Amino acid sequence: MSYWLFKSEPGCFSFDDLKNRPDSTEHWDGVRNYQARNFLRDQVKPGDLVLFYHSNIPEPAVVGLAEVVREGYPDFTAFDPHSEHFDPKSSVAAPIWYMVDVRYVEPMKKPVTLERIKTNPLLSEMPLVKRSRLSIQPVTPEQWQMILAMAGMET
DNA sequence: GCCAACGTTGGC
DNA sequence: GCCAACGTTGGC
Repeated sequence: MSYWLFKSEPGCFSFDDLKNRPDSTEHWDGVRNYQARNFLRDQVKPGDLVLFYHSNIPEPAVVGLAEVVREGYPDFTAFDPHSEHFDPKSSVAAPIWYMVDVRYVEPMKKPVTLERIKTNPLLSEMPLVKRSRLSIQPVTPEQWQMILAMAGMET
């Protein structure tokens, strides 16, 4: 079982949006970066746990927990000319982009802001801190425990 | 809204 | 295959 951090702009898709989906489950589609794609296609598995991170807002933060419920499969929004994520180079026969399905678990008792993450020496190796724009990131068990502790959620 | 980081594209 | 131009992300 692995840990991940998934980024989303809340104006586009928020943690509450996930909660309000049927079965609180949603496709994590629209990822168009090869490194993130590789994680989704090859490493993200059902049962894995996810830190849901809100980006591109005044106070970016980890706001909740989600669980992976379906492993990587072709992102069908890439096949749809009407989708804003349409990619003519991807096809059903040779898909380029992948998505997983995730389910709402619970909100953080206390959101863990980027500011707090950046000032914690034990989290300095997180891709988030190294200013990577990667939207799907691995999280180590140690980092996971620290983030949950900072959220007031002892494991 | 600005801009640095960085990934992608395309001419050569 | 190099690298400049360009586009996107995302913190501030």
